Amino acid sequence: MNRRPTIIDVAHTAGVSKSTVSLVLQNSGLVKEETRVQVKQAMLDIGYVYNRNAANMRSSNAGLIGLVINDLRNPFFTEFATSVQMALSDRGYATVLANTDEDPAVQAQVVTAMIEHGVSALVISPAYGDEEATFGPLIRAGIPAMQVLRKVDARTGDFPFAAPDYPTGSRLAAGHLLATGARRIAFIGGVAGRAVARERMSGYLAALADARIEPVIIPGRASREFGRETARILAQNHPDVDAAICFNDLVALGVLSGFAELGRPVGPSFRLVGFDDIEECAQAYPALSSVRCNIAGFGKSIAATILSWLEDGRAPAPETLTDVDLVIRASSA
Amino acid sequence: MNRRPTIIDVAHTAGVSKSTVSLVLQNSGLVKEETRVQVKQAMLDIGYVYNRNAANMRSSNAGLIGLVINDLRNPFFTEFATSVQMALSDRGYATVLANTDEDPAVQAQVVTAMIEHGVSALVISPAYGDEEATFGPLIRAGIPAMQVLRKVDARTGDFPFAAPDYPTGSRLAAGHLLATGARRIAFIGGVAGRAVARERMSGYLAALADARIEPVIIPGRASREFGRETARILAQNHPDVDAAICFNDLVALGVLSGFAELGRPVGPSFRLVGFDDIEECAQAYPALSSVRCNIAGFGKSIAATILSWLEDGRAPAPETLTDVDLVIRASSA
DNA sequence: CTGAAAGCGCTTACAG
DNA sequence: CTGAAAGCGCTTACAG
Repeated sequence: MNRRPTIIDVAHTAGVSKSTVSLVLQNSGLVKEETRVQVKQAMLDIGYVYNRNAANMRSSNAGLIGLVINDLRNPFFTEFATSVQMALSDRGYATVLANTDEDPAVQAQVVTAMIEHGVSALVISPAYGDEEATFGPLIRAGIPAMQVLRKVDARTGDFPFAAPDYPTGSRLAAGHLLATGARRIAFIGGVAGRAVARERMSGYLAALADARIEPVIIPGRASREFGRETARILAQNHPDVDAAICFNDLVALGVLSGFAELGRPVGPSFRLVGFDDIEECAQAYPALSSVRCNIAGFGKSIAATILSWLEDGRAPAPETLTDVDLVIRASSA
Repeated sequence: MNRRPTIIDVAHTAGVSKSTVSLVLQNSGLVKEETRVQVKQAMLDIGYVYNRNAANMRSSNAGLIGLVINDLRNPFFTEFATSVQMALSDRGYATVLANTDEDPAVQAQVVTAMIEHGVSALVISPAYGDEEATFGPLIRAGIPAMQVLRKVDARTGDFPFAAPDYPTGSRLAAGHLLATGARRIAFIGGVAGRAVARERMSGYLAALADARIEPVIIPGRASREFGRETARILAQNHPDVDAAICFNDLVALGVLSGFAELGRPVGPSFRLVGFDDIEECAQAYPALSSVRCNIAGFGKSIAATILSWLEDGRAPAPETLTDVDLVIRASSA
C-alpha cells in the first residue's frame, strides 16, 4: 500500500513537466499528440489515479451530487433514487446518497455533511419539519438545490420544486371509477394535512364534487400494513363503498392483501386504484390499476435538470409538474 | 453566492491565527476554552463551513465510504444499502452509492470514479463477470474493500467476504418442510451455476439427500415475474410437488400471486418458503414463511466492520457467515 | 497555549 | 506546445 502516484511521478516517468501532465488530464488540445500518448502510457505504467479532490481545490465542480431521500426503503423512492444516480453516473458524476427516514434532524445533519464534502448540487425529497435547519445552510452555501416529490420549503425560487402532477392523477383515477359505475369511492391513506396528501387527494375531491358525490376519506400511514387494516375497516364500517383510490401503491397492495385475507374479491365488485405505478403493480393478483408517475423517467429528467443548472447556469422553473396517466388493470376493470 | 469563508476569514474575525482555528476545528485540547468559544462564535457569525476535501489533502481519511450494489431496486439490497448508509452516517461518514444493475462494465466505471473521489473504504455487493476491471484498481489503490452478499473475487484476503449463512438457511427451510410432511419439494429460482444460487440451494440438497428424496430444481431469474410464471408451470408439469423453497422472497411472492391467480391455495396443501425475509413477507396473504437473513442487522455489522478496518486497521476475517433463522408463517404452517 | 511556514496534488495564468 | 510559480483551504511539525 504505497503512496499513490501523483502527476509529478507521471511527469518524471514521461519526461515532461507536471503542467503538461495536467493538460493531458484535461484533454487539452494544446498538447502534442505524441506527448499525450507518452503521458497516458506513463500513467498506466505507474498506476496513476486522478485525485479529484485536489483538482477541486483550484477549479470547482467536484463532480459530486448530493441526493437526500426521506424514505429510501419505499420502492417508489428507491426507483427514483436509482434512476437519478444512474443518470448522473452516465454524465460522469458520482452521487452521495442519504436516507433520512423522515427525520428532519437527520436530514439537517446529512445535508451539512454533504456541503462539507463539497457536493456541487443537491436533490432532496425532504422530510417534513424544521425546513430552516436544512435549507438555511444550503442557501448560505449557495449551491443549486432542488426539492422534488414534496414541497417542504416555500422558497421555490431558491429551491425549485418538481413532482408528478398528482392532482391530475387522482382526477383521472376518480373519473375512471365513476365512469365504470362506482358510486361510493373512498380515498385511503396519506397523513392528513400534509401537502402530498392534499395534492394526491385534490383531483379526487374535485371529481366527486362535480359528480355531487360525498367523499369518504380514510387517512393513515402510507404502508402495506395500513392498507391491510383498512380492508377490514371497509368491510366492517363501510359496506357501501364500492371503489377506492389509494394514496400510493403500497397502501393499495395492502388493501389487496387484506381483501384476499377476507375472501372478498377485488375487481368489478370493488374497484381499486393505486398511485405511482411501481413495478409490482403488474405482478400483483389481481393486477393493480395505478396512476403512473413514470418515476424512472422523472428521475432521469431531474438529473438532467440539476446538471443543466449546475453546468450551464439554467435555473429550473420554480415549479414543474410532470405528466401522469392512468394504467387500468384487472383491479378496476 | 459569495466565496465560501475559509479558516483565514474565521481567524481574522476571531483575531487569532489560522492554526488556532484549525486546532479548534479538530477539537484539540491545546486551545484555551475562551479562545475556542471566540473562534466558534466567529464561525457562526460569518457562516463558515468546513472544507473536508482541503483537509484531506494533508491528512487522510476523507470520511467518505463507497457502496456499490448490483441491484438496488431489489428490496433486499435496498434494505441492506439503507442500513449501511445510516450506520455510517451515525459514525460521521458520508456514503457514495452506486447501483450497477448487474453490469460489470458499469461497476468498473463507478468503482474507478469512487477511487478518484477519494473514498477511504468500499463495500461492494458485486455483479458477476470481469472481476479484474473492478478489483484490480481497488488493489492498486490499496483501499480497504469488502465484498458482501456475493463472493465474486476469490481473493478474500484482499477483499474479505461476508454474507448470511445461506446453506444453513435452506437446510432449515427444507427440514421444516420435511417435518410438516412435504415429500416433493421444489427449489425455485436462482440462476444456475452462480455461487449464490449454489449456496442458497446447498442446504436444501443436503437435507433432501439425507431424506433420500429427489430434488426438483426450477432455475430462473430472481423476480416476482418468474415466480408467477413458475406457479403455472408447477400446476401443469409438477402436480406432485407439495412444497417449495424459493431463491428469494420476490420469487416466492410471485409464486403466491400466481397461485392466487390459478385459484390454488398456499398453505397445508402446498407449503411455500421464501428467502431473506423482507418486510413484505409479513404483509402478504397468506403471510410468507421465510429464511430470515436479518439484513438490516447485517448492514449495520458491515458498517461497523469496515470502519474498524479503516480506523483501527483490524482487517476482517477472509470469510464471515452471519446467523440466519427460519420464520414460519401461514404459507407453510 | 498560539503563530509562521511548508506542504497535500492539483490547475491556472504567465512566460518562453 | 511546454515549463516555473503561485495558489486552492486545510493540517502539521516547529518555534516561541
